[in-house]
Formats: sequence, C-alpha cells, structure tokens
Amino acid sequence: MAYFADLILPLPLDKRFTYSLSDAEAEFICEGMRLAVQFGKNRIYTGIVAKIHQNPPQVYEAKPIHQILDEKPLVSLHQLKFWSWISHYYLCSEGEVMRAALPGAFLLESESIVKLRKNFDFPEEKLNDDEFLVVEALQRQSSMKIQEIQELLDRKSVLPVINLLVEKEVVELNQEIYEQYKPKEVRFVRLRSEFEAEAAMHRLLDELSNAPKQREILLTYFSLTANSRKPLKAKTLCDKSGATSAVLKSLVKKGIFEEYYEQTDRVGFKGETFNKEIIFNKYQQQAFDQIKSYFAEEQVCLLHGVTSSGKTEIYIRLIEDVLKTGKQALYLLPEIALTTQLIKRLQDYFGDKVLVYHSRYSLNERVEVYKHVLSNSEKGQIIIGARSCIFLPFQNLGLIVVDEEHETTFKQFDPAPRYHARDAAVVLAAQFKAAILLGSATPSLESYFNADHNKYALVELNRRYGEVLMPDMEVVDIKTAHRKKKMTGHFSERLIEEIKESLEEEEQVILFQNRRGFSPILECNTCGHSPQCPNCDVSLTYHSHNNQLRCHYCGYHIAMQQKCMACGSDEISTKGFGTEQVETELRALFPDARIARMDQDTTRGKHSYEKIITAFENFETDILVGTQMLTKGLDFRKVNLVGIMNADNLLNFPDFRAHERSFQLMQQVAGRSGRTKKRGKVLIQTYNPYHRIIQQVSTGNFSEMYREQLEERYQYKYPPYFRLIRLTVKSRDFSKTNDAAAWLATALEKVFERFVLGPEFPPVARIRNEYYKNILIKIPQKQSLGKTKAMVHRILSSFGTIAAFRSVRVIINVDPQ
DNA sequence: AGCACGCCGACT
DNA sequence: GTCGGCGTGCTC
Repeated sequence: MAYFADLILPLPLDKRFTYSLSDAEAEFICEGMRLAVQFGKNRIYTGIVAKIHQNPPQVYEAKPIHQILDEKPLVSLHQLKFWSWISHYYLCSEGEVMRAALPGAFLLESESIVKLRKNFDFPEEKLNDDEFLVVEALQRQSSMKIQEIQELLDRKSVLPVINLLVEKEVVELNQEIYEQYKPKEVRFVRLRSEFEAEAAMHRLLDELSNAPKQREILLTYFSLTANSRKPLKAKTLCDKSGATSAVLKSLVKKGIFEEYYEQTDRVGFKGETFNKEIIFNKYQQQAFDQIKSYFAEEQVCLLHGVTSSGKTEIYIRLIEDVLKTGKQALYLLPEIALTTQLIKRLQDYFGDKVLVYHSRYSLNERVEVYKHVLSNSEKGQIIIGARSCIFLPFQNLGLIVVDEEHETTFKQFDPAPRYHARDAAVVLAAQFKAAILLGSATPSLESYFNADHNKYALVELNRRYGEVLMPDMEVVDIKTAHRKKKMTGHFSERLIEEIKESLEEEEQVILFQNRRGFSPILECNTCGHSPQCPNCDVSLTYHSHNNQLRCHYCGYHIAMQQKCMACGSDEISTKGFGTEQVETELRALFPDARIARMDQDTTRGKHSYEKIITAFENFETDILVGTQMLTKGLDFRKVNLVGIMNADNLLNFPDFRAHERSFQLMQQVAGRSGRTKKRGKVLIQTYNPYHRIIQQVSTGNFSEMYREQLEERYQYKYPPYFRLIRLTVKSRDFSKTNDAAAWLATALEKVFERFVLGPEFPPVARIRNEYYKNILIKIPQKQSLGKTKAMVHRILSSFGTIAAFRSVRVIINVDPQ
C-alpha cells in the first residue's frame, strides 16, 4: 500500500497538501519533519509533515517529495497541536503560523538560477537586446538569480525572456535550495605531533632563527600550552604573540602547525554566575507562597505588584523551583522591556541555562536557540524573550511567566497570525499542564476581570521593596498656565522649578513625551497647506537630524521645503511637538545640563539604545528625554523627578482602550521615579487636570480606574464583556473598497444584527496607495465563539466567490488591540 | 504567496 | 502591430 504525507506549507492557504512517499521514505519520515517539495510549476518549498497516512487523494495525483531535510522531527506534536489552535482561534492558515513559528533559516526555498549552457550554438546576432544583455552578463558571472536579471533589465517580468532563452537552448534553469543556517566554526591550532618531543622542539627553534615572527609565535605557543592542555584558538595565539594571521598561515604551510575547526555556539552566556541568594521581604514571601498554592491547584495566576515591589525576584525563585523538577521555564516580555539590565540579572543568577530569543537576533542565533530547546539541552532550560518565544519546541515546559502582562505589544498586528502571546501562553501552559503567572504593576482590564470572576487567581503586592514610598504625584494645569502666559515653550513654571532643584541636588530627570500623533508637521502660515505623502493619507513629518520630511507609513521622504508647495509663501513653520522639540527647548532652558534623547530617531543603530541607557546609568547624563521606550524594565537609582510633558494626547486617542492605556503608561513612567530611599516626584502636565484618569493616576487608584472603565466597556459593548473581531477590507481601488466593505457589512448584519459596526474608514484610510475600511463584529459572552467564527468564515468564502471583489483583500483580526 | 495564462492600452 | 500592464485561477 502506498504512503502519503499531508504537509503544512508556509503559505496563506487554508489547507494541507498531500505528497506521495516511497516505502523507504515512509519508513524514515515521521510527523514533524521537514520535507522539501515541489509546489506549483517550478518552486520548491519547505513543508512540515502533519500526518502520514495511506489514503490516496481522489481527485489528483500526489507528487513525490523532493528531499527529506531532517533526521529527527523539528516540530513536536505539542507544537502541531498548538499551531492548529492558533490557526483556528485567530482565523488564519496553519502555514502562516508555521512561518511565524520557525526561525526563517529553517524554511528553505528554492531560487531559480540561470546558467549559460556549455557550448551553446545559437548565433548571437539572432538574440534581441534583452537576451543579449543576459547572455553577456552570464559570460561574466556564470550564474544569475532571477532578481539579478530583473535589476539588469530594470523590469519586473523577466521570466518570458528567460523562457525564450531556455527554448533556444542558450541557458538552463536550475532550482537551488539553500541551507541558510551555518554553524559557527572556530579555528584552532596545534603543533604537529612529530614536534612534540623536546629535541624536535629545539631543532625547530633553531631552524626558525631567521624568521623572528614565526619563532615568536612558536614561543608563545609553548608558554600558552605549558600549563594547560586546553585547545588553543588561532585568534588567541595571534593576539598574544602579536603576529598577523599570515605569519601563522606560513607555519601551517611548513607543516609545523596544523589547523582544525570546531563548531561553537553563538548563543548562551559565557560569564560567571553570582547566584546571590534572594532574600524576600515578608510581602514577597507571602505573595510567593500564595502563588505556589494557586499553582498547586493548577490555576492561572495574576500577580498585581506595584512598580519596584520586587516582582522579578519572585519570578526568579519560581523559575529556580521549576528547574529543580527538571522542567523548562519560559519568561515572556514585551520587546521593549527586553533590556540588557534584566537579561544580565537572570544570567548572573542562572548562568548559561538562560537563552534569549527575539526578533533582533540573527537568523543563525535563532536556529541555535531553537535546537537547544528542542533537544532540551542544559542551555535551553530558561528561555527569555518576546512574543514569538511561545512557538519554541518545548519538551517539558513547567512554567511560563508573562511579565508586563498588560502590554499590547504582545499582540501581533501584522502579518498573520495576529495572535496575542499572553492569551496563547495560557493555552500553551494548559497543554503542558504547566504553571503560568501573569505579572504587572498595571494589569490589563481583561486579566483583572478574569481574576475578579475567579477565572484567574489574584495575588497582590502593594509595597515597594525596601519600604520605598510611592512617588509624590502632582498635576500641573497647563491650560491656566498658558492663559496666564506662564509657560516657556512646553514647560510649565513648576516643571522648570523641579528640574532646577533636581539638577542642583545632582539627581537625574526623565521627561516623557508620547510620540503617537505628535510628530511635528510642516504648515504654511499663509494658506494652511501642509505637505502630504503622495501614497498615504497623512502629512509628512519633519525630522531635523537629516532635515527631511518623511512619511511614517511608507517611508516616502523629500528634502525639507523652504517655501510652501501650494502658494509659494516662505512663511512656514513646524506644528506639533515631539521629543526633539522638548530637547531643543530644554537645552535653551538649561544650557549647562547634560541632556540625551531616546526615541526612534536616536536608537536606530544596533547598540545606540544601550549606549544611551549606559550613559544615563553612569550619570553621564542629567536629563533623559524619551518616548514609551523609557517605561519598561529599566531601573535607575538616581532618578527622582519624572515629568510627563503632555498627558492629553494619550487620553484623546480614538480607541476604546485609550483611557486604560493612558493610566498604565503614566503609572509605569511614574514608577521610574524614586526607586531608592528618597521619595520620588512625578509632574503631569495636562490641559484637563480634572479628567478622571488624571485624577486616578495621581492618586494611584487602580481599583477606581478599573471599576469605571469596566462600566464604560459594559455600556459600549467592548471587552471584556464582548469579544471583538475586526475585518479590514483593503484594495487599490477606492470604490471597490467601499463596495466590498458595504457588501460584507450587510451580509454580517443579516446574522449578527446590531452587533456589527461600520464599515468605517480608519484614521489613515490610505497607505501605500491602498484604501482601507474596517468592520467590527461584537460577540456577546453567551454567543458561541466557534459558531461565530464558522459563520464569519462562511460569509468570507461567499465573499471570495464574487468576481467584482477578487482584487479586494480581507484581513481578519481576532481580539484586536 | 507566487506564478502562468489571458485580455486590453501606449508605444514603434 | 507588439510589449507590458494587471485581473483570474491554481497549486498536492
């Protein structure tokens, strides 16, 4: 009987594809292995074996596979089950989950390679211009990729040209699959064994008497290997002897030394551990004990602990305990909180059992982390990283910690799968029967609601470590200040006073300016025109560092204009203010202070982020101006003043979570202040000093905020009372977008009635010349989620059959943030 | 997604 | 007249 394998391919297609296996292949292949298969006319993809069976497909002939890529499964059955859950819950294909779940280097894809045929005999004069160009180029470089030919001909469709050349037997096309992962090798050297004897050594030294550099290397080699038998790296030998690698090479050539290579790890920690014992205060101990007892009852646990209350110590002890049982631990953090400070702290404690995994890691590093986790090696016992960590191939996961649980960056926005790592982690934990702890100083309404309704267990920790007081919060009314002309730029008198005082006391200051919606734009004072992006419905924003006007959505940029593009007036000015303006004004106010700025512009380089932080930690900076990036995971000892430049742009954001988020953000920023004995100070500048949220932030009244926001969510039918699915319709044609959205909304209303909202244009309705329109479906708690999704699916598939809407894409976002 | 096939407008 | 544009359909 013949065998078949159903494969998941990394494509947005809603089904698996069946390939035939020979008996020998079927014998060897297991579920979870990677196979390279031909898919379509001449493309090769990497697929994951989801199922092996003996049912031949009825309506087509299954193709044979191309190659087996693994000796052992790369994806566990646990993962396949988890992928399936993600694809069902978040309404996307398994292929899309696969793409998100595996490090890119595992997904080998073919690339068509064009080569000149040997001894082709086609008269060159019969080639047309394009063909001639290609042939000429191939005579120089022997093989070309499709993309290179596109560049050469400066055209998109080059395949017709190539196909003609293939027909004329001038060139041939090959599919090459690349192994993208390359193990890192280190070069070692050793003396050839025949020179090991003492006599041989002396003879050798004599021989080299007129090659001083080589002799020096040899002597260094002896001294380095004299009292240790450890292998010697070529690099070490060169460095210590002061010779260049060319000198060493010539010794190798002479047959005195020999080189050999060994594979090493890119990942992992190589320093020393301190394993300082963690000493809990009584509140931490209490919280820890409570968490343990809830874990014993297999409950999801929410830890609500104020900033600086010592949550990290609790996490560390929990991880330590789970390691003792021989299980793996996962520590999830939002990307921005993955700071060197925190990673170092864990590595100091756990040493090389900690592996870090996130998007800034290179392709090779990610492969190594993946393999360590898969083989359950010593090194992969603790994984710390951002949301994509939930896809690692855990063998026996014992604990998940989701820190900064309220952060919305746990939700992937684009591309699919649009999953929420916190929610998915809860499912993952259940699958492994692992314990899971969600931690935050400002829990999300959803999680707190779950705790309130006994779905999660709640543990509270409301004392700061070392009896440090919560900072003193002060609200500054800048509306009145403006009227009384008591503002200097964006700085109120109070803020200036406080900064001055802090500087005098040699303390540090953090100023927070939210970036969102507040980037400076250019505006003509005569006609009011401001330069727009030609591809998106937004104004271009001004960037002073390169004197450019830029679009945040598509990257379009032009040089800064001196005259208005509409009326030619030269009276133009920048409106709105960002961190850059704050910095400029600050320099004018405090010319002697050392000021640094941290935002997307200044942290573009790979290590620039760390540099700014380190400089601040080492007190080389007095005032740090920044955006959201400042709020997470940073622990500065000498900061006593935090200024929030403008609270209103947070509050006025058109989003049902805007108030909750403003509260969380301000609370988190405030938490940066006064982490030592002296009580910190937080100044909030606002036009609405009596806004409920401002009041609740300034009094630290979480429970009141929670109650009031919950009331609003109930009134307006939002989470946690209602679940949401957002459909985004997108196309290059404005009226098609409108028609398609209207059709969809009507179809949905027939089923869900008043629980369908829209269609509505989003705030930016055109991006990269594509038009967008949103429809929101609200799902009451008692309505079945499965049935709702099945219905949405059905409506979408009948939508797909309408010819007029073929060019329209629909993006599905379950639980949008 | 990516690629082939097929039908229409702007150039020689 | 063709070349290249994009809409349509299919991939085991």
